[in-house]
Amino acid sequence: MTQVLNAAAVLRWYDQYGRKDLPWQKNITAYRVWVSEIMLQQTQVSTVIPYFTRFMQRFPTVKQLADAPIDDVLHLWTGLGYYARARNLHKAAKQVASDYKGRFPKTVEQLSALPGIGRSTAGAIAAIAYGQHAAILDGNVKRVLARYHGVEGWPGQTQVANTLWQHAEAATPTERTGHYTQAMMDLGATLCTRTKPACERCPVQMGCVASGAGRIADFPGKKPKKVLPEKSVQLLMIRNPAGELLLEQRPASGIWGGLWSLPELATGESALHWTERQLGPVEQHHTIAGWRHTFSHYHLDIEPVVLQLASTPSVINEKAQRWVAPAKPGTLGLAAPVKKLIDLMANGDPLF
DNA sequence: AATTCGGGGCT
DNA sequence: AGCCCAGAATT
Repeated sequence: MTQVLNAAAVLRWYDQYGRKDLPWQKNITAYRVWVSEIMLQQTQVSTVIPYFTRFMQRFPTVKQLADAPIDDVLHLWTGLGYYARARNLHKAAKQVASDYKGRFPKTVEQLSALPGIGRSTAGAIAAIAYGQHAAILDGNVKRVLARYHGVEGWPGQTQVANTLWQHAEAATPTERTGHYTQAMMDLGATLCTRTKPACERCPVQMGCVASGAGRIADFPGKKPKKVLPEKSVQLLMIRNPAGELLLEQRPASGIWGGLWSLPELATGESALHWTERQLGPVEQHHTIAGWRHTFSHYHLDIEPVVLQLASTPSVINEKAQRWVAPAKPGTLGLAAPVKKLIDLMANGDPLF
């Protein structure tokens, strides 16, 4: 480590140009910092803001979050993705309520022990909420440090990440650590951007290896690209005579974990035969135009099928299934494509 | 050490 | 269409 990034210069830049009015930067508490950091994992600021605002209105304190049904939490998470974050958030809130009397733990070690809080998020909470000397390494800091120090390689590789962590810890000041932490994230988000960074406005351009070498675009190293597998599925929109739609709760682990979804059927199987076998006679059915939904690790071709039952089945598994009115599905967590289909149906879309 | 978790914004 | 984002948990 030949040179250490100048934290004082970063702080001066932050004082003059940094954002200080984001929702979670006001009325700073460990709870608010925590919720914001979880929502901001792999998610951009502009996407998070409305979710954070709604979440804080519904769950102003960690205790109210701990006491809420998980479906309420997932409902407010609908569309945000990575739903394990919401389940871990709820689980951690219960632990804080029971193990710490509703007061957030103070050490990085205790924070890291809570579900959903890793090394970087624990550092962010400790630094921003408590002013402790703790480092973070999120996507922004990775990009700034990889460029500044000319760290080759993709940060997803353990060895590259370890090098970046060393730089992060070496650069973190003991004074104003919270401001420094927010400053580095802001620097990466607004100035040291992935494409077309504004190096001429950067407070640490002088020492930046990538800038000096004219190799900004080479850092951080890119993730090796893989061809995403393609999968396909039928989503069954099964209506009873009352116009209600059958939803099923997905298992807690795996894709869309814990969310309510439409019954699924493998492509190629007969939706009509399957539904009549499970639920009774179908009056009419038709397929509607589907689309491709892409996850981080595969493509999913969605084929919606609408089926109208002649009568409401006498029994369903009420723990894992329920009938909902499309116009008011209630406080449930729904995957984005499922919410889209339900909304279309509720709005009387001509496809139905 | 690599894979699994979403969805949207930007180019 | 491709890339990646205020990462952590699991395998």
